[in-house]
Amino acid sequence: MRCAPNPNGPWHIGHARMPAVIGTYAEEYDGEFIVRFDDTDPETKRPLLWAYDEILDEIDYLGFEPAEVYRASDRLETYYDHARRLIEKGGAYTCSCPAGEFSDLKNDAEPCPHRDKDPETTMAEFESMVDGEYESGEMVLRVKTDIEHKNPALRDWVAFRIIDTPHPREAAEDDRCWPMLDFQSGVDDHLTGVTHIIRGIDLQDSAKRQRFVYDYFDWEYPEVIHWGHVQVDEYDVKMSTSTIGELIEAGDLDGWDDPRAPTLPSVERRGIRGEALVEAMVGLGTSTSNVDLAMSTVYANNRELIDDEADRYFFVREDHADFTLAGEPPETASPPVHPDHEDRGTRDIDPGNRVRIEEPDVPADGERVWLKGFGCFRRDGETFEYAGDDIAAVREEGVDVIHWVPADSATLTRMRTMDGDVIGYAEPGFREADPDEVVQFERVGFARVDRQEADDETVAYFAHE
RNA sequence: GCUCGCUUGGUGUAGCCCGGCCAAUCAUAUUGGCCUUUCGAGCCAAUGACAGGGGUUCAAAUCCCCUAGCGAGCACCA
Repeated sequence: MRCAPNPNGPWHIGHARMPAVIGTYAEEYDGEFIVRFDDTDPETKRPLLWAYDEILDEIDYLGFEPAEVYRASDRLETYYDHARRLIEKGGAYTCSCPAGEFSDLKNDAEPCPHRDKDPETTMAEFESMVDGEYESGEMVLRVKTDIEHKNPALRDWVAFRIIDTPHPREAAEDDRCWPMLDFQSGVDDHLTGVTHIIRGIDLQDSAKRQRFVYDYFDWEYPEVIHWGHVQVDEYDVKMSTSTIGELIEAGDLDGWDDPRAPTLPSVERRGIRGEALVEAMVGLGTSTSNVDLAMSTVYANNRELIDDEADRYFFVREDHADFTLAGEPPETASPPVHPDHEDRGTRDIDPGNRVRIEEPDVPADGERVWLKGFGCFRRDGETFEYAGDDIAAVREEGVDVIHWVPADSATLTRMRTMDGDVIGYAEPGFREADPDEVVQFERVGFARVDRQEADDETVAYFAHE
């Protein structure tokens, strides 16, 4: 099976579906995962040089290793050869009709005057196309199908056209005669041994078109299924490479991996495992109707993958209140690193003499609250009076357990989320957390440590609750 | 307009090809309970769907027809 991306930008979440499904199926049925860059339009779908490797990185992030990687722009000679063979069989003709005129004829099921050209003339004109002797739009090579076919989309479609804009890849920058997707992809699928094709409903007619070529060559067409579009909920930004690119250009997004962008680099940066995405994508199946991917499904998958290893930390978000400690609380608090793994020990926090908690957690005056891993406190105005360490207060008397940080030694932390940045304070030990580590801020959610800034700020990317 | 296709709970999915075992599977979600020094994890329970209408049949989510809604193609884009 193959994944045939156009390398015109990094991938959005929807792009993960193809590698996820064919990768999973290839593993399951001992098949092969091929990547083929269908980069045959240097103009309107202009490839970006850096996107080739970017896409391969994203496939790697998803957990797959392609058996082969092809670039259509390396294979022009192959396409030309097949075009020549097709011409010899009388299956194609060069046509110099202006596009609009041909379209009118086609819609009336009328052949154009070039259709009955002899193969020799076509061959000569095609060689001129390859040699760059025509300008863009002057000449195309059409596959001779059935000009009266009831579906106008299938009538004598274009196989090769001239594009004056040089291809961005150096290896192909001198080429001007480019195959259309249906020709290139059809030839490649057969030549590279693809047995099963999955593609979008927008390419519903491709198989029907390509079958004409397959019939000329007496090839057997692969199994093909079409699936609908995927939409992803929870994002404000439209899942489209060009839209995201424009927002980045306009400065509304920081880059392709901005947490607000529905892209693969973004979810990766948030600490979401490729595997979580793959499972969710495979779960969508391959139906022809459009589907909505609920991010909650991805999050549920991810939570299962990371919960066990994510160390716990306290993180107090921006609306906060400070309380001076009174009474005689313990000198250090020792909440566990992970509640389900005692062997990982505790993190020892020196509370100092003031603690900071989130505004919604502030108890009414005179009421108690349990600072997790520390002890029970009764609020008296602006102070917290130590009220012992008898857990019965929580278990039997309904005192709330909340997270907190020492007000004086907490470390400034910026948490980047899908809804914008959240500034807050993490417990001091978070300053030592290693970039790329996935942690859980207790009662807040999971996040990936992104970097430790020199100005004492730690940056984390929020994953999900 | 012409051509092709789709429609199972909030979301996704199984079942549809080969009608009965489907008062419809599983996951996610939501809600409630238990447990827990997290609103995480775990456990339990509840909620909730065959687009509508005809027909065939002893029997239809499954077959046929119609209607509605949605989508795609009709490019010298992929």
